[in-house]
Amino acid sequence: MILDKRKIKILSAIIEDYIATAEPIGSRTIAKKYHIGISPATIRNEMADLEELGYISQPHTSAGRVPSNKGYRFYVDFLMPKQKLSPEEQILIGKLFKRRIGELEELVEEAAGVISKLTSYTTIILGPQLDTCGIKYIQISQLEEGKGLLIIVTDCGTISHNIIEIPSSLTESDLTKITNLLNDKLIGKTFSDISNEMIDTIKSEIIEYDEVLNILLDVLMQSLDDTCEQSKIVYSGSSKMLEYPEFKDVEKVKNFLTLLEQQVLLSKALKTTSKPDGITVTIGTENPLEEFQDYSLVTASFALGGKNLGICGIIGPTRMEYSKVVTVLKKFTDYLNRLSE
Amino acid sequence: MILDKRKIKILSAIIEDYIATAEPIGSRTIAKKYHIGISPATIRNEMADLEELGYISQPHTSAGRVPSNKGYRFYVDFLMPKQKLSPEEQILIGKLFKRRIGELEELVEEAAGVISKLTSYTTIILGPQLDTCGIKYIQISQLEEGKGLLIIVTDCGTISHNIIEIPSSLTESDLTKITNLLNDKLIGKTFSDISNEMIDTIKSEIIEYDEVLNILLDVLMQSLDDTCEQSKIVYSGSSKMLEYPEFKDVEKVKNFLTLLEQQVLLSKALKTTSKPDGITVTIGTENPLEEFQDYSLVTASFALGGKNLGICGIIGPTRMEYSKVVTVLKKFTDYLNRLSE
DNA sequence: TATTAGCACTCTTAACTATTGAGTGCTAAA
DNA sequence: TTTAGCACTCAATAGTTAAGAGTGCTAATA
Repeated sequence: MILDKRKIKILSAIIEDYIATAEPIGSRTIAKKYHIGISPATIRNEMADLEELGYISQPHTSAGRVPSNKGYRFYVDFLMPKQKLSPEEQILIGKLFKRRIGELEELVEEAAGVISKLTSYTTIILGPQLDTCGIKYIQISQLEEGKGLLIIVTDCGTISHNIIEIPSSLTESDLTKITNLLNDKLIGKTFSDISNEMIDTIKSEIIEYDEVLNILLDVLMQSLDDTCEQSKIVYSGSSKMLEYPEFKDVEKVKNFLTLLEQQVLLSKALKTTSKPDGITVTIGTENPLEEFQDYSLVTASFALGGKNLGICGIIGPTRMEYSKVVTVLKKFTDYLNRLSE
Repeated sequence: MILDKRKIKILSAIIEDYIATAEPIGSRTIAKKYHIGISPATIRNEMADLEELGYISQPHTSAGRVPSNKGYRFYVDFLMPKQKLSPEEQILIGKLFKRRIGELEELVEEAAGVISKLTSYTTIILGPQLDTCGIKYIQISQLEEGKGLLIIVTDCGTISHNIIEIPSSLTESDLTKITNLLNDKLIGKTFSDISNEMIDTIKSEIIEYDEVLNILLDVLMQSLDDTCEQSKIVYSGSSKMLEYPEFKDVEKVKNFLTLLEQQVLLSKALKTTSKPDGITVTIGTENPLEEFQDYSLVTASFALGGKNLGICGIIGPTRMEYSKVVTVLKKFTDYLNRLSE
């Protein structure tokens, strides 16, 4: 059954009012506040229909109506009005990009702050999946006897440093040679490209060097593996959630904060709900991960020059200002995309 | 007036019971639970004295007594029993140090997790103040046209990387020369040692190079300044606080979380309350920073080979398990110190 | 036939009251 | 100096009531 115009108007009113006030909304209020030109009694009839169809529900008999997840979904898909950001808000986002293009990490951290500020929800940003990043620059330098520094810069803008053990018999020039060789062989490759065979090839090419190089290469491989696994999660505005009346209960707050502390889970949630480009909205029980079914999650994958740089997620109550959140995220990714032109 | 033995016994009982239960404790309970061999009536008299002296107070007329900040202070200074860590706990701390000595940052992050787990309070670790760190290694490499990578390794174990702009007229060998020159001049110096004059000296020594070098050096200086300011704050277990009954009120939780989000404030708190070596306990209003006066803060400065590596702080309600916290922190710094031998 | 006014009914919330019980301080006796 | 006894205070709990918001149904109306 398709909703007729009047039902849509009523549903829309219920959802927007509930998003704004967090209070169940009754027929009288709708009639008064949203001048649809029909009486509360008629609205009641329509609401009964909407409830039967699963778009809204009643917390208890004598309360007003509250949107269901299905209702929010309909709203997000069809009803949600486009919003405009205020000039100040635009500037705030713009500022993120108006500085020397440095490291991705800095941008991500600042971005999380700004987005959380603009939306008033908690923002989680998952850094790039390193295994899909190409290696742009690789270097080993000697720090001190037996200790070296391995630097890897990727085309995703990440820089990683690892301290590695270096057999002390190696000379500076050995290291330079290895560095050059690694650059030759590995630049342009992604982390996941780097297989054991590839390392074996490198090993065979430096057969002239002695056994210690093997050791070094093994250490390197290990280090690459380690690096690959750390895809950083940054979050900002964890206390934002407490502003909302649905979190007046400490138990709920605890659940939420505990959730935020589980990086693996967050990362999984962002990965499973996002899609490679564009913005997704996952409402309550739509989320396959049980832990998130009390929340809504809006994600945006952001990319630069086709490279996936990470995922930005905004988490809030299902009664979320979807319109606002989507607008902010869209603006943000737009800026990023424009950057790559 | 000095407290006599009996008063001390009673005060001790009140504090320990309150730390354990968070409930005001009455004369009857003390008599029953802590067998001091005197009747509740006598205890009441003593408690009236203790209250007059400011060591305890009553939430309301018909409630038991609760320790005051002065009471906690007395406890921490004179009464607190030494605790022993269980073998499991010892192992957990030990593990932190039983791996290849890598970067400080990793250690710090893991340490925060472990300490917060052992104490059940929120742990905040402030990384080393970079301006007091000596530069151990410095390097500029070309990443791509116009873009270079500045790496600085300090003797505190921190590694920082900054992307800097490099005048495109510079060749690889120019960079090598500069890197060598910088290493010559700057290694062993601390960040705060590096003055403008020093840079000028360097500049004069490379007068043979052209103007672009000046630009590069200026960029470098800027970058050094930037690096110097970021002393990282890591915290772990922010939801731990919610376990305590004093935080059953959402408003309190909000205050606490907001506090944790203010890095500058945290950093200030740790710096002002800690002392260069050893452990400090700052109870409630003893803290000069108003924002912290509802909490207690236990800090430990940790150092390696005389170098200050940072400050570890544990924040919790004034009703804190001081004994446990101090023991854990002591063990932790002990391990670090042993490491430097 | 669709809409609306009217009304009885439901259920939450807030306010008020009474009761309970923990704990105290004081007094007088041991 | 210590203790038993007792009146008193005050928070917390439970029970009761009243108010109010909102509904669904029925019957009247356009």
